[in-house]
Amino acid sequence: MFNPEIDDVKALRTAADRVFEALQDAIVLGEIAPGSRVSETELAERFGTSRGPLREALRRLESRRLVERTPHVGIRIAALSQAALIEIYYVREALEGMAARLAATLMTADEVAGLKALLAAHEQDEALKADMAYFQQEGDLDFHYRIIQGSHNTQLTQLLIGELYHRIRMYRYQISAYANRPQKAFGEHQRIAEAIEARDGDLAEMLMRRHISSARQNIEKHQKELS
Amino acid sequence: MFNPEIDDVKALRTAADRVFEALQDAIVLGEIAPGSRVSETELAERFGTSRGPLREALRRLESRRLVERTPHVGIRIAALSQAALIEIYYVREALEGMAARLAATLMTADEVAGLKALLAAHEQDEALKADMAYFQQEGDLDFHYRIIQGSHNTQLTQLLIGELYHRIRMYRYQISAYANRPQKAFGEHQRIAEAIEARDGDLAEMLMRRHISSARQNIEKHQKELS
DNA sequence: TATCCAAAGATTGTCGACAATGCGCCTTGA
DNA sequence: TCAAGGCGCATTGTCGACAATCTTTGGATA
Repeated sequence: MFNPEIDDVKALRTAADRVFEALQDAIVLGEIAPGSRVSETELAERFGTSRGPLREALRRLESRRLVERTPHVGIRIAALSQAALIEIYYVREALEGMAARLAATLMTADEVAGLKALLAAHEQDEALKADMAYFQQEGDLDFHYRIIQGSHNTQLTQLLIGELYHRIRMYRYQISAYANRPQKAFGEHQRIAEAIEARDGDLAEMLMRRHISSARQNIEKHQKELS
Repeated sequence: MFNPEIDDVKALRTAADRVFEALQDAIVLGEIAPGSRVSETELAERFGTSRGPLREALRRLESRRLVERTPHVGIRIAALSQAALIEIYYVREALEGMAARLAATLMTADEVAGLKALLAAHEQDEALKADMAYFQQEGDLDFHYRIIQGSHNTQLTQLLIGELYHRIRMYRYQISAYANRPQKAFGEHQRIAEAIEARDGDLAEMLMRRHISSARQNIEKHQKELS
């Protein structure tokens, strides 16, 4: 699987960048309890650096809404609000719908071929029902990444991959717990790919929006059941 | 250090926050030439602080794409790429379209009344054709702000107002120079407001997307003419 | 004359120390 | 006993100095 931001080795040059990546991962992967308050010295010691680089990392995480900071008081890891997750899905619906529309027009033939190959691989592996949830989640991400990058819109790509997806990943336990509908999602992926191959931007956008919208509704349904 | 002259402004608590706002304004308002390289010590002296707070501000501006940083080399103010402006308009079209859709459902009666009152004020002032461009630009922003906030979606609002609009503002000279079509835009605003008042989310989204799309096409047309 | 190497200069990266602020506890008085 | 105010502690905010890295300039050589 490919992640342009984390896989970027050159980003590990300075201590501030390293601690930024490491702390972001720690938050996103749940190694630090959401909503918990943490001190700068504690974090600095944990990541083997001083408070200077750490504070720079915190500022960046703050503008990504992964930590909340109140002056002279301290920082706390962003809380996982159910409402925020739903809100993010509306944003995703809008942005990825646009990405699909643009991808239908702008994707190169190679990129379209790669997209189809990815789906073919998924279809084959679908026989392995074991570990389906994990596979589905990774495959799902990969599929969406490709379409986003197929939009050839740098602003759009950076907003989605560089920002929103990090926030979403914090909820991965919640989502994977109750949002599994692999066969349905796979079928939707295929139809989206077909629309892109046919260079039908209107259809591609509509299908992508429905795809994300029904995922959101599925999450909302389960949120209601649990509350 | 104690500086009573600066301390009288209590709105922003820490020096890092102050320099963040000040530097962002300086960039957005064009006081610093886009694409130019600047040194940290130079900026620190300019804003009357040390390099510590300045660097934190730079990190935040970096994640907003207002400055570009290369490790061990320095920072440069984001360049004004024509392609980037067009890309941002596609993102706006998607996000503000969604905002209009949500606003049609979620805006309170008070908010709808405020929106109509704003347009009524615009219509009256429209008689003052003098200074039309500036008025239009400010009024346009106000209108869009209200709808975005009417979406009652925090993630969406912060993405648009807290991030994208700052990038757009860098281009204000370009935009105001050739994107003036006040009467047409005003009519589109009115139709969008009517759709929201009628609680027609589909229509509101479609009209908003057309509104932003035609603004983008207008810009593209002028960009082509100038090149 | 062009090219490559090296040293100097300048800029960024990092650190530890000190100052300022907020929070909690304890004392004190009614 | 409870509330209000003050004191001390912990944490964050800021700064200046030092180390690491890059760029540039000068000279030597092919």
